[in-house]
Amino acid sequence: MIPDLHRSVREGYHPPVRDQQKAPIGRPRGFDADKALEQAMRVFWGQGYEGASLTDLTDAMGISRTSMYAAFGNKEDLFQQALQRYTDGPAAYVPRALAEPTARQVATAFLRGSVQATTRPDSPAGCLGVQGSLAAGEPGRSARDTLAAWRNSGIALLEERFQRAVDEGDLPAGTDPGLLARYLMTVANGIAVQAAGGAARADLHMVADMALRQWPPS
Amino acid sequence: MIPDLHRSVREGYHPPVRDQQKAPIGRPRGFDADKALEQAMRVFWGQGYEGASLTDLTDAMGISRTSMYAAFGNKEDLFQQALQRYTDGPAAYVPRALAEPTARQVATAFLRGSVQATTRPDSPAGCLGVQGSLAAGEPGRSARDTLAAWRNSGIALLEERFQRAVDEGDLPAGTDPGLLARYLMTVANGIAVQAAGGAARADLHMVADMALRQWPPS
DNA sequence: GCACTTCCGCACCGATCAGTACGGAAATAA
DNA sequence: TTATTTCCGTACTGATCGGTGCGGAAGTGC
Repeated sequence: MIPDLHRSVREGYHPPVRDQQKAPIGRPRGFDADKALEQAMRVFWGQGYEGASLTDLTDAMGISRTSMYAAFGNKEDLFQQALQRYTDGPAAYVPRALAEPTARQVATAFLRGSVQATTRPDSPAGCLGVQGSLAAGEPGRSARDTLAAWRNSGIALLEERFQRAVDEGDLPAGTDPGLLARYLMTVANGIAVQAAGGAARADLHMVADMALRQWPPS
Repeated sequence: MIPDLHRSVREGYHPPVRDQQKAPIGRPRGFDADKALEQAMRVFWGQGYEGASLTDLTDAMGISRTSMYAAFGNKEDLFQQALQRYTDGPAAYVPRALAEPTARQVATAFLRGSVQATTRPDSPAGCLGVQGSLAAGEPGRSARDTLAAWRNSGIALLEERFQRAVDEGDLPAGTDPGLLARYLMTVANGIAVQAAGGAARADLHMVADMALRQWPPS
């Protein structure tokens, strides 16, 4: 099954409840799992699921293979957790955009956020949700399907938001919220591909502005 | 060096000159290199450069590893040739779109063509030029860079075409042909991502129409 | 027929893949 | 201290990676 990675967007973020006693038993973990996961996320982001070897990952995480398996499961589990971290971190512009007051502002914040997130000079270019695994051989199918579901989940969030805008009269009656949502996600995905190819942030901002120019009137 | 894969678009297509004598010397090749390359292209298209193993490729091509190396060089060379075939085949809608009489028709044909090409039921979903290699580990860097250059070359072709449209008065003076070109390629790339994730052809056509709705007036 | 050239299936190469067995070290609770 | 529990570095597994050496078979021009 594919976990619901955008759950936190709908229900609010609740960090996992730690055990009451600070030291459970035995030797405590010798590394910061959060920092390690952050590094793993960046490797998957820059090299994709299939292009990231366990050696690449554990080297970046600063831990041994054994520690990685003990802490995160296996490569596939690690990828899922890295994607969750990506959702709550670099992709947090999505829930922020959804919280904007009008549909037009939602769309603008969504596309501007996607340009910013895919062209940060201190992070890999592009979007983990796109380039993490778009086409893959047999061993990468699961990651590919997870990302497709992740993108569809983003479309669903946008659609719900635009449906609300229609209901509130913020968007003209008869507007198709699903089409608006898919349109925005398509442009954002294209921006991610362009960013992965090295397109400049300023150029992509102009593209995003152009994509918003025909937004339905408020 | 990255070969100029869109050369044939500018100079017209000239098939390579075969030797005059039909049978050069020795035993002739026992398979159809064109058919084999077609199959290799489809494997790269569906699984990406890194996701396509030599075994996957040669199985689909119906030849042995040795024959593949003798006929095409190595995996990287095979990928380049597969991309060239993709350019001349499934991506031939690009030069066809460029030949349309007006800029608006060029844009329409380009996006419609990209939807058709990425959602053909008898071919892998998506675009080889996008999902062939977006993010990759060290061994796939060359393929990734080749595809980025391929996409940029497409943008350049569109830009030249729109510059001509501006010069001819088909587009308003002051229009930025580079921005129009990058905008269209961005939308097409997004369509490719959506198609790779299983989006329906009809939905993507609506997205393409929406992206064209704010095209500058003729 | 001959001599020659090329094709291509089989078996193999070292390197790397994801994943694991093991055991000493370290930190806890008693 | 002692017993217990967990951590994690080393070394290894079988499988697969891209790429090759070899040699018999098959087709060519003469």
